Amino acid sequence: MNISEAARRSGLSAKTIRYYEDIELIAPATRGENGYRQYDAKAVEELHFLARARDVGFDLHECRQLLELQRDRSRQSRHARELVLEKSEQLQARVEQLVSMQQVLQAMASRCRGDEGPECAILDDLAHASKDNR
Amino acid sequence: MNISEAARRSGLSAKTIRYYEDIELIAPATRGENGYRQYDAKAVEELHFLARARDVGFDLHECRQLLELQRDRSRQSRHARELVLEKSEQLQARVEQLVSMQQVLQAMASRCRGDEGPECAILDDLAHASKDNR
DNA sequence: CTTGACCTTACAGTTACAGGAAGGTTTACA
DNA sequence: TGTAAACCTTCCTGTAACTGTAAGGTCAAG
Repeated sequence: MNISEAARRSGLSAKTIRYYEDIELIAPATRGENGYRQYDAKAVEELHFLARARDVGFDLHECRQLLELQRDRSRQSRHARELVLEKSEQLQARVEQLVSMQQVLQAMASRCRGDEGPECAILDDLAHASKDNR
Repeated sequence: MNISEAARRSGLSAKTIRYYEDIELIAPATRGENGYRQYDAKAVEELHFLARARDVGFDLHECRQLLELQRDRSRQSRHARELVLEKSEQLQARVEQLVSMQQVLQAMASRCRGDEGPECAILDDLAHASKDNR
């Protein structure tokens, strides 16, 4: 199948597939007589694997590691588990950071009248607030 | 004061301050005889304003709008409020997305033995899972 | 035989900076 | 007085993970 069909089935864009080939995340696709890339079910599976891994938050470096594990017959599942748990912790940390930012925003908004006048607690906060005004 | 002192007081790096000047987010600093940038308390206030706005999640485009409001004597506080509430919603959406990703990771990890063997529910999940396995 | 939908490569642009090179200035100290 | 550290300057490159666009080749339908 051609690249757009592989894209459709894997959940990646054709652009992204070419990019992954470029950076040698995946092996170069075989080519038809016309020079078009050709994909079989196995190739699509790998692309789908990557799409899923990206979806749950792994960056391309980590995807590379996951793919290596996926290909390695003598792998140890604890390696994959470690990657997953580490990523989970990273997401957790990021969530906490975002929530804290959001709370600051909510606090700002609650103090601001939000009317037609120029007086604005938000802008005052941003201008003068010390590091911790929760 | 020189740039590194302005950096220290504002919470931005010297690199970042020069960058903000480059992209015309802030006015070019006045220069001393030696060509060094000079900052006064007012300039530092603006830098600090930017540092705070970035801290709570605004991108540079939004910072530009906030700065315009900050400078505008005939501003309407509802404009700032709208920016803040919109950003808050964006953060909220992002948090929900990250939490959902994290839940998938946790589910994967819970199914994986994580031992020395090659059998791995995580890699199987990534390889074969359909779009919704929560 | 042409039109539209594919495909190709290659290069620029995105965000918000950080790092580093090459060189000028200032300050402290021996 | 010399010099070394610690500033400062501009300019260029690199980052992550693509997306957009240009210029052009290919294929299938009508």
